[in-house]
Amino acid sequence: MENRKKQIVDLAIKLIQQKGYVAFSYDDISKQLGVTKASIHYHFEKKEDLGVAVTDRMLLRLQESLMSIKNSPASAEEKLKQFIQQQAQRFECTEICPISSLQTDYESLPSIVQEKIGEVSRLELRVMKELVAEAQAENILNSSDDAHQVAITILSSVKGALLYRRVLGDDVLADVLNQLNRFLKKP
Amino acid sequence: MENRKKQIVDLAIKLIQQKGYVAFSYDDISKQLGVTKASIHYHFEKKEDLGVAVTDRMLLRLQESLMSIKNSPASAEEKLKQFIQQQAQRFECTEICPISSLQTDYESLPSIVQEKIGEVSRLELRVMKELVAEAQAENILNSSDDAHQVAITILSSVKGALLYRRVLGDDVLADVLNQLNRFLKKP
DNA sequence: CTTGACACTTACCTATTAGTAAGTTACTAT
DNA sequence: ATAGTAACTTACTAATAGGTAAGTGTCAAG
Repeated sequence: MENRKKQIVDLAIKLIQQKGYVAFSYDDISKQLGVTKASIHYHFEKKEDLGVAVTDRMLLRLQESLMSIKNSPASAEEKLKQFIQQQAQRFECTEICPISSLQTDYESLPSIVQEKIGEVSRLELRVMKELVAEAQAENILNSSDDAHQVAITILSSVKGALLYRRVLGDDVLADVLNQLNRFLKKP
Repeated sequence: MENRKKQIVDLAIKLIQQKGYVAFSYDDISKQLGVTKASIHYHFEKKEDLGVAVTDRMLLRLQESLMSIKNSPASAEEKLKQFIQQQAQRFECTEICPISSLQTDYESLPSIVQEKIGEVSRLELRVMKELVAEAQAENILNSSDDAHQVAITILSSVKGALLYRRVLGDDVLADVLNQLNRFLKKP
């Protein structure tokens, strides 16, 4: 059952979004799946192995949404909006971005997972940068801005907004997305 | 020795910035201070108590920097810059904002600490909002923007930048601060 | 000189954590 | 029928976590 492995990884990602890498345990996973802890260890011998599987899955997800957006016939503006929404709006109010969660726990991560989350972050930034550059080419965004700087600012503000939302409530994300739009629209 | 209590709280904040609330332990603190674990428990019986002391200290720090900025003779623009730099630039590259760290660990926090970190976040936002409003009044920032939305966007992007900096390196923060400046300057 | 408080240490307890070894069940290919 | 493999369970270990009780040294006030 290759399905079980996917089940475990998906649940691990959800738990990481809720509690972080350090705080989630094999016990959490086994109880929610209705099996024993040892059975999780059968699929992922060490927590580190599960960590690598988690980051690999995050890489895959990113590549998938990159593909689906590249093949989309929408305008550059729509693509950008779509990607941001895809990253942010699929999470519940108590959840944050799994990338942010692993960045926060960075110092406690096994070094292999540290490297992997670096990869994920760089890919995410590269995708965002491409979308920004495309929007600039279509004259939707100001071309005098540096695409790299705009990209990392968009990512930072959305991820930060998810953190504040957890504590200050649901409007935070809407407010930040709204203001970001205003910033980007200005000539 | 009331000094020892302050020592413990300050170290706890540093550890929270590095590893988060869940991952830091009484053992970490006692070893770094060269005393036993039980001695830390003497000053703060439960981890929850230390957590409350930590958030209280964060509130105090915020209020202090609020005072020092309010009494500053600088322009609204300078004040805003000063406050942002004060929040971000005093941290080392491996550290993130302690508020962000506690927001990330929110679900694992004792409920009293949850409430406290809500207080801290709201105060932080209020301060930022005041600074933005002041800058708008002095026509440094666009008055057609909503002060609240601008404030939460600034905070979110700076906090998010600190997360990415940890993984992507030192430029990230500079890039985001730079781009934020460009966004805010536009007419 | 003694009392009492403060700031500890020693020595423990319990719960939880990641992780392992050995056995069990069920399905599958020969 | 049997051998083998995949997916488990039972039962354990060692380390670490938060937390506690009882005792120790030091110092200052009476």
